[in-house]
Amino acid sequence: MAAPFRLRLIPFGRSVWTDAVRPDPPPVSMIDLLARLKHLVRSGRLADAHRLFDGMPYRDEVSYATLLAGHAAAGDFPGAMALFSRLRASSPPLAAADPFVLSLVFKSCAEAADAGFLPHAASLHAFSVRSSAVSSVFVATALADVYAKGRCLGLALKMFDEMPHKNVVSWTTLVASLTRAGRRHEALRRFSEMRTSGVHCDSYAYAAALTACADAGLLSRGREVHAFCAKLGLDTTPYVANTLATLYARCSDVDSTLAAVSRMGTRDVAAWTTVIAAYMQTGRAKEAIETFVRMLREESSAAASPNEYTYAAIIAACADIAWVCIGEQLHAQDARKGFAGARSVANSLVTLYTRDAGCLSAADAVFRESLVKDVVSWSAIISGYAQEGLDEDAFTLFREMRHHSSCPRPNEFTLASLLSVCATAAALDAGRQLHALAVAAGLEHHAMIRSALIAMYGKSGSMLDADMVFSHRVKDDVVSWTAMIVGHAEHGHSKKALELFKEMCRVGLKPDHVTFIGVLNACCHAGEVELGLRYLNEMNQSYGLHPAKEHYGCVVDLLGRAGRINEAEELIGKMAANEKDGVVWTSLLRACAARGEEETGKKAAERAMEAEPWGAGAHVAMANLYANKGQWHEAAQERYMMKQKGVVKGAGWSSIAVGGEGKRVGVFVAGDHTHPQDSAIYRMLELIYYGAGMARYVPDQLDLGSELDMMISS
DNA sequence: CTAGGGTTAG
Repeated sequence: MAAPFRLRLIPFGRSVWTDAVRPDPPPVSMIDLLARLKHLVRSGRLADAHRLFDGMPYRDEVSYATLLAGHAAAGDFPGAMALFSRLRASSPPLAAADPFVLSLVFKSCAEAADAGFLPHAASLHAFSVRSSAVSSVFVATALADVYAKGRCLGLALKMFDEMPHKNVVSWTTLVASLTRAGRRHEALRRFSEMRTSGVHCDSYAYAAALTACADAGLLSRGREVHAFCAKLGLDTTPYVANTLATLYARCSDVDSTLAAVSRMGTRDVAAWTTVIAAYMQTGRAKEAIETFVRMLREESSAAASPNEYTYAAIIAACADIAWVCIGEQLHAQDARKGFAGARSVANSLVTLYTRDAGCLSAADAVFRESLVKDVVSWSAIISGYAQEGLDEDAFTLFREMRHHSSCPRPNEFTLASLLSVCATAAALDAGRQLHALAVAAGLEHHAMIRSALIAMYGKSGSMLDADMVFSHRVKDDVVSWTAMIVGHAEHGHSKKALELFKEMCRVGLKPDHVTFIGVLNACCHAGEVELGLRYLNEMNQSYGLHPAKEHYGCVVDLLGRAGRINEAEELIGKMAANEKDGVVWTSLLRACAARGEEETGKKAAERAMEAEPWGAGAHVAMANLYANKGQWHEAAQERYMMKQKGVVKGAGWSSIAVGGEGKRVGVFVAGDHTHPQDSAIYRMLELIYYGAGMARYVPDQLDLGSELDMMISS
């Protein structure tokens, strides 16, 4: 490409020879050169473009801008800055404050999405002010976008405020920036302002407004915007159609999603992916996978082959129904197609492998091998360790995340996972620190965080704190209500739990499966047999929820404790065969043991052992039953059978954190004498019992016994 | 020759 100009530099003698063999090509005009440069930039051949650029007889602002567009598209801010410096140093001098040039340099920075470049952008901002280039709406908009994408929304908003004349693009940038920052309602207010200011909206503007609606789940507002763009015929443009589809998908309206997609000529990749996602969001993983298969079948005719987003979605579908083996095949396909390195695919693979406890190391491997990690990557792997109860690993990863060079900000998913770790470990101090982090991140009132905080405080024994969080509730969050009910139930505040349940129903909230676990648990603690039976019935009749084994288990326990053993046995009979697990039979057995019901007890023990041949609970309970009746021989027989089968009675471990800063966690079992200071510890324990006795908190011996039993059998 | 938009993962 650069050849014509090089030829003239060749020494005269050879030039004659060259001319004789190959005549000098006709002189190429600057206009042609620019067209060639533009073509190279458009086709992404940046190195070739640079060669042509260097060979040009002279370079003006237009040629610089053309080449800069290539760096902007590639998100190459350093390259753009290098070119900009060259322009400033050029002789004869060129206008560095050219609005075309500056807006492209800013765009390259916005595309780069690297917060480290922000100071350079700020100094270019100063240059733009000094040279009055900011008065260009192009420069100002590009710069505002840099600030917004660089997490400096305040600065971006200031830029928008100071823009004397906003056009569609600047308005749209404003709306999109607010949406990205999670301020969707403000974004929509600005969208209305744009419309009343008389600016003509285009498809970009509608897409931005629809995204705000989709993110905020504002279905009716979205329908309004839909009507506006349908009137202008813009709902057939691919971007708008896909944004509409996303809106309806987020609102779980699959029919409208399909309708929106059908408005565009042919489904593109994004449309297929949105449809798959819509099925996913409505819990129809099978249909999502069917859609993917259909997409593959139509791939050749429709020219919409799955991309990394599609694979991310479909692997997520496999994760959702724990189809790890199919997901593994998709993993292999991705590796072949070169998608496996894509962050979105890596993230959904991590999620897939965390679905199966045995695959946690695979999840870890995918996580470690992914080059670019974001909040989602970290949250996914943290949640994997959290689900397995590996609290140490989860927190180690969190620490690593916070010290990582990309310093991703923890969001609601990260903090909710860690809070669930604190809940299971009853780690109140760590939970409080996470609470502080949530406040600092402005996530305090997020539904996911609020319910996680309530559960954490509840499980850590601080219902007062749980109540504090709950009092800031939004009225339609079933999960938070449920966490409160479960919390009170677990603390034995049965009355409070049942009152909350009634209030929840009164304000029109629909309880779910988990809510009823809390409710039945509360009935169980309070010995409210009739109420428990009524709620179990109501769950089915009034709320259309099929009781699961957890619910039956609760009521079986309730009936058993009340000595209504026949009814408990009858209730078990109503359960589906595959639901009758060791837990429910053990509940019945425990009731029989307490009442000396040998016959039913034997039956229950047999069933429990069938369900859990590895379990020790049934043997222990039977041994206790015989021992209580003084049938020492039979009791010994049970112990002997246990030994023969090789079942090991799992010890109930307890843990306690000792000391303040850098404290250590100690673990122990009942009757433990392994600690070097055990005699001192037991003496202290006696003092505590004595003190508790003075305060009339002597634990009921019988109750303590059954608690221990439960601990052993669990 | 310039600025803005849709699909995914926890």
